[in-house]
Amino acid sequence: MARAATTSDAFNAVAEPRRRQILNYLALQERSVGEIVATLELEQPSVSKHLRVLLDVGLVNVRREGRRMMYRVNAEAIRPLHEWTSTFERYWQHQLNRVKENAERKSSAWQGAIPAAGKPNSD
Amino acid sequence: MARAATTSDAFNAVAEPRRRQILNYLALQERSVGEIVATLELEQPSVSKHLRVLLDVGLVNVRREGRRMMYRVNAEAIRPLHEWTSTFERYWQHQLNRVKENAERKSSAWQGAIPAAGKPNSD
DNA sequence: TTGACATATTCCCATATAGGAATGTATTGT
DNA sequence: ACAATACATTCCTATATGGGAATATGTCAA
Repeated sequence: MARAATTSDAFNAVAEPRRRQILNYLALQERSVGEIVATLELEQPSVSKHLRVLLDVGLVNVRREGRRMMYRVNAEAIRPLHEWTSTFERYWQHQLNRVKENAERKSSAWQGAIPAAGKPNSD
Repeated sequence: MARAATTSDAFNAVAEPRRRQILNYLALQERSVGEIVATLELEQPSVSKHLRVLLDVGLVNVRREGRRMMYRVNAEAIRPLHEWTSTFERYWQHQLNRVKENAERKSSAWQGAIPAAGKPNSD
């Protein structure tokens, strides 16, 4: 089997950097294809194809306005990603706490000496 | 150009459902390859290959213990995903607030009647 | 109707899978 | 040294890209 289709879910759709760029840009406000092309400096067919993928997985919605197609982000479709990553949040907080505690123990040992000697090679 | 390598970044690496399964399983605690294979019911070579991808992008770390390889999740590598999705959090909260406000307007209209009739089909 | 403008789609192709099967490598027990 | 255990890697193949180029579709203005 090959890799899953980019349109199979939001995880696959946002794996492509340009599609994330487009979503970031659309987060600010609704935009036409032409605006996306001009701002992100991508080829028009490329933008249309990326938008098609985003539309297929529900990450954006469209609306016609005259000859222009106005795209907007559907934030709700990003939630599953946010929630999946959130399940790991407590772990990196633990790690950060450990790092922080180490740093504090050490800095109190040095009494603030050694100004800008770079990181001491910690354990 | 083809699709970016699965090892190009965490976004591409976690696009594969089995790799997310593995990360979920490892989130609980450090595990050997054999445990992953047994619990997730995947082929051993498949698990090794997925772990290789996760290792390449830094989503897991390894340690040898006798003949077994103990893998653990590196939550820190998931943070970029969490942070990227977080930039959209306010938007879905806006949407949820709108939905919630609608629901509240309606429930006050009912005056708490209709005890357990399930969700009324809201607009 | 015709032309210009705005987008979408199709065709072509090099590339990177993910799974299955087979095989290679490292470590331990005897 | 040797067999068994635990993983990793390689080979093969069908499939799905993403970009470039060309073309099709849809809408408005005169």
